[in-house]
Amino acid sequence: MNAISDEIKEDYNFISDSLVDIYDQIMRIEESEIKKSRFKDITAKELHLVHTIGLHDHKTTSEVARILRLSKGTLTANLNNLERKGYISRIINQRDRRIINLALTSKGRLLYRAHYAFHRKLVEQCLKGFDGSDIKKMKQALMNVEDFIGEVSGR
Amino acid sequence: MNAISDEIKEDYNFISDSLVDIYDQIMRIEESEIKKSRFKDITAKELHLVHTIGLHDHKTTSEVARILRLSKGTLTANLNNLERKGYISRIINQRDRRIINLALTSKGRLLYRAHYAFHRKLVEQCLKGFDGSDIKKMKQALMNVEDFIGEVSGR
DNA sequence: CCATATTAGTTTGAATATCAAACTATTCTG
DNA sequence: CAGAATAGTTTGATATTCAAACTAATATGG
Repeated sequence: MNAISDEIKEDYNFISDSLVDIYDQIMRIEESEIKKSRFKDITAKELHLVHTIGLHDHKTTSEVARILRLSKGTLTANLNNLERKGYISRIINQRDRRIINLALTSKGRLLYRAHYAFHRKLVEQCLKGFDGSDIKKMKQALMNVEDFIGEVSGR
Repeated sequence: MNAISDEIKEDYNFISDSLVDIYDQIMRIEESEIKKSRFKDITAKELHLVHTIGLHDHKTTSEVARILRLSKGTLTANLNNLERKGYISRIINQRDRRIINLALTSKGRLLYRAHYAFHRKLVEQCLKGFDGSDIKKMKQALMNVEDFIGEVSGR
């Protein structure tokens, strides 16, 4: 156990401990930022759902439920709220009228873009002063995590 | 708008999009991994609480509630469950008998260590092939995020 | 000292979120 | 075309959360 490996070990612990709490804090900040804007009636969970529908435009209810790992019943309840508040719309698929495709309304798209901009600001702050090769490393780290997730969850 | 800044922009978008979903997946995996072990009666939220109590040994109920941003009532309910399942114990502070200090039981410590090991495995996988200076960069990125969180939430 | 204020944690009651299973409407299939 | 399969909703039960009322213990200051 030499000095270098001890230092790396310590770095690993620092990174591990940091990661645990950061996400919770980000969720909380996202919600509180959004509540300062014109979108005061949106919770962090609803924001997450709006983000997912914006990212995966016109997907079906079942597909979105699978992506978010929510039961269909739970998603129906959430969609009712977001539809009532004017952020999403249900579009009956005319080829197969059992299917409902989900889309953002223009209000929903405004929220989506505001949220996306916040995320971008966070990433920019995070990578402040990093050069191209540093950024490549960050991408690599994220891809490694995705691989790990894929392996553990059996793909 | 030259080629390099376009590429960086794309990298930023990649990183931003990746981050959104990774945490949810990690939470889910943590819960499913823990359910494969001897700790089948633990949810992701309870795991988070055990982690916090393990990290901040013998803190008071109010302090833990503040750390996790839970109301005291909610924390009481969660503590009841974890105490019943044998993961934590409430220790009445003899200097001030209003105060309850929270600690892990030996079963709780086993769970804490298993969970911590999983996190370490994740970080190791994430930083696979990285050298000392790369790891420093990762630490810097995390500290930048923490700064950003601090600024936005007004410290 | 003691009456009052303060503090730590619990209980309570209401609101919300979630799930699985039953159900409805529609489409597919043999 | 009858029955199976599929997409989404409804329903009933359970769990989570919060704020406010409450209990017990300690601090304060007259």
